[in-house]
Amino acid sequence: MVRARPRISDVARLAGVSTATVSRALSNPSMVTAETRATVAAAVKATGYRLNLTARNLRHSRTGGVLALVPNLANPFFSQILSGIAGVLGPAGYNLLVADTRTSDPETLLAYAEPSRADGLIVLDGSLAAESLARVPLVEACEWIPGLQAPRVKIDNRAAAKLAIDHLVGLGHRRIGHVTGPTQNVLSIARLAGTHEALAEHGLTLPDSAIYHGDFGLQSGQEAARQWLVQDPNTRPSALFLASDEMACGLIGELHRQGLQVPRDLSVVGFDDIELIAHIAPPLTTIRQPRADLGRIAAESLLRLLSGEAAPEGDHILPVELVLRDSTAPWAD
Amino acid sequence: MVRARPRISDVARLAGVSTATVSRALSNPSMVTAETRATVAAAVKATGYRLNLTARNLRHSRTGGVLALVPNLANPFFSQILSGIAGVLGPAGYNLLVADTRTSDPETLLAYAEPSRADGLIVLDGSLAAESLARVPLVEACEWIPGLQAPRVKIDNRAAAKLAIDHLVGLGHRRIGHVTGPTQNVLSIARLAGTHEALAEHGLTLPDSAIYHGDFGLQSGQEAARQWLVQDPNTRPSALFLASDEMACGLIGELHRQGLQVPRDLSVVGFDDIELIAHIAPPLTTIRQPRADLGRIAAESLLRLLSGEAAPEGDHILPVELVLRDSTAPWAD
DNA sequence: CTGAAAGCGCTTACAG
DNA sequence: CTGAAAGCGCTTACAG
Repeated sequence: MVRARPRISDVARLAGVSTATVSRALSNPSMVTAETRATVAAAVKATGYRLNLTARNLRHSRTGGVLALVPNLANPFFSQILSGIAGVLGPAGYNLLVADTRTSDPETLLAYAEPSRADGLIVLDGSLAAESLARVPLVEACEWIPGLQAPRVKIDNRAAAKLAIDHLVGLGHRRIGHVTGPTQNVLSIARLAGTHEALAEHGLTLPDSAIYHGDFGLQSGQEAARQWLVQDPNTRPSALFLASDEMACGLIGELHRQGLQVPRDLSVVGFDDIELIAHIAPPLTTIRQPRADLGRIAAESLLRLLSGEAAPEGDHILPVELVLRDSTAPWAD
Repeated sequence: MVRARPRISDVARLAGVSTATVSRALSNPSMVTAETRATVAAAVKATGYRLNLTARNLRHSRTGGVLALVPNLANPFFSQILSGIAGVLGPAGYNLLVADTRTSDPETLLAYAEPSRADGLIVLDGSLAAESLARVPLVEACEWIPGLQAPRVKIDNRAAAKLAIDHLVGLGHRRIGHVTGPTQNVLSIARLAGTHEALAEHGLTLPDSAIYHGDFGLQSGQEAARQWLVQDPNTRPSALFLASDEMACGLIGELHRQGLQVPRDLSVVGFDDIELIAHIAPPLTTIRQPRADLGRIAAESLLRLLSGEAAPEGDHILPVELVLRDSTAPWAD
C-alpha cells in the first residue's frame, strides 16, 4: 500500500507546533528556539518529510528553473557549455532545463519562454525572434539576437578571425580562403567579416571564389574540400580558415581520401578547439573558445539578473587563443 | 511600471464567468458551450493571460518535469542521447531537466531524485546508489545499476564485443587486446567479459598483458598506446578492441606521433561510432550504438511508466552494428 | 453546461 | 518566539 507523502501539517502535528513553526524551523532556523528546532527535526525524521518544491515555488511566484535554449542538442559543441551552466545553477539551487530550438515548432518555442516555466533563459541560438523571448529575464551566450537588449557573453569573433589570418599570412600565405558557417548565423557573419578585415590589413582580399559556404557540420567541410579540389591549383587558396573544427575535420578527411596532405598541400585553421582534434592526423591548429567558461559566466550573469542586480553594462567578451598544432605550414609561391 | 501577470480570475471577471468555467474552456473545451469558449478566448486574448504551470502542477501533484542524470555533461557522448530524450519529452509536455552526477555532491544528488523536483528519472549513470533513487519512477539507459528494479534500455555489450572480436579474428589476428573503460563501470565490465568470451570461442585468450585499463577518455587511449609501444613487438597484440572511440582516437594519435601506422602496425576497433571518427585518418572501424534511439526509447518507456502503464517486462535491447572502415587490416604472423 | 467552494502544500505579514 | 489565517493560482467533485 502506498502511503501519501507526508506534508508539513503531518510534521507539525507530530511535533506539537504549527505549520508556520515547522516552515520557519526548516527554512529559517534562526527564527525559532534551539528546542523547537530539535523537536521539529525529530518529527521530520520520524515522518520522512521532504519539502514540496512546487508548493514553495507557487508561494514564491517562481519556478526554480532556468531554461537553456540550444540550437541543436545533438551537437557536441554544446556539451561543455551545458556543463559550465550546470556547474553554476546546481549549487545555486536552480534546476537546469534544456530545450532544442531547432526541433521545436514555433508554438512550442513560445510556450518555452514562459515565466511560469522558468525564472530565466540562457539563449544560445541567435536565430530566435526577440519578441518571443521578451517576457522572461535572459542572457545570451555565444550567439546573440540582433536588436535584443540583454546581457551577452561571447567571444570576439572578429579578433579570432584576425588571429587565424595573421598566423597564415605570417607563414607566407597570400591566397587565403574561408569556409563559413550557416549564412544567416551571427557567428558566421562576424567571422567572415573578421576574415575580410584581417586580410585587408595585410593588403589582401577574399575573392568570392575563396569563400566556401558551410553550416558548421562535417559534411559541409567535406563539400568545401570538393569545391576546392576542382579549382585551379595555381590560383586556389593555399590556406583555409574554417569557422568550425567539425568542418575542418570533414575537409581534411576528404583531402586525404583524394590523396592530398595537410599541411603540405593546404594549410588549415579550425575554430572551437573541440577535444578530439588534438588527436587526429594532423593535429589541428585552431582558435580555442572557452566553452565551459562561456556557460559558467552566462549562468552567473543570469543569477545576478534574477537576484535583482542591475544588468551588467555592455557585453562580456571572453578571450580566444590561437592553438598552434600541425595543420599549417609555411608557404612560398 | 510592471503590471502583474493576469490570473485566471482576471479572465473570468472580464468574460463574466467563473474561474471554473475559464479553466474548463482552456483545458477541456468540450465541457463548455461554443459561445462560452468564444467569450473566454476573447477575454484571454484581451488580458494576455497565460496559464501558471506551477499552480497547475501543484494542483495535479506533479512537476511536469523529467530529470536526466548524466555522468558527465561535458562528454559529447551524451549529446545525441539528450537530443533523443528531448525529442520525446517536449511534445509530450514535459520539461527536460539535466544534472551532472559527477560534479554534484551526494547530498545534492539525493535532493535531485526527489518526487517534488521531477515526475520521473532517466538514469544514465550506473554508479549511483539504488537507495537514493528509489522514491521516483525511473528508467535506466545505457548504463544500469545492479540490483535496481527498473526498465532498462541498453545495448548488448557482450554481443558487441563479439562482433569486434569475430571481425579481428576473421582478419587473421590471434593476439588481440582490449582497452577497458573505468574499472567499476558496468559497461566496461560487460565489454571486457564479452571480449573474454568471444576470444574463448575461437580458442584464444586475453592475457593480462593485453588488457589496458582506460577510462573512456582520450588521454587514457594515449596512455594505452604508450604501454603497448613498450611491449615486445613479437608478443604484444596485433589488434586492439577499445571500449570507446575517444580512446581509439587518443591511441591512434599517439601511435602516429611515434611513427607507427594504423592499421599496418596495429588494427584498431573502437566503440560508439561518434560522428567525427569517420573523418579522421584512418577512418575508424567501430561498433555503432544507436545513441539517439537509446534516449528516445528511454524517454518513451518513462512516459509509459508515468501514465500508469505496467512496466515493460525485461530489458529493452537495441541492436548494435559493426561499421567497417579503414582501421583494421588482415594479419599473418 | 456552469458556479461556489474546497484544496493542492507551502510561506509570511500580522498579532500576541 | 509562535500561531491563526490568508493567499500563491490553479482544478475538480459536487450541486444545481
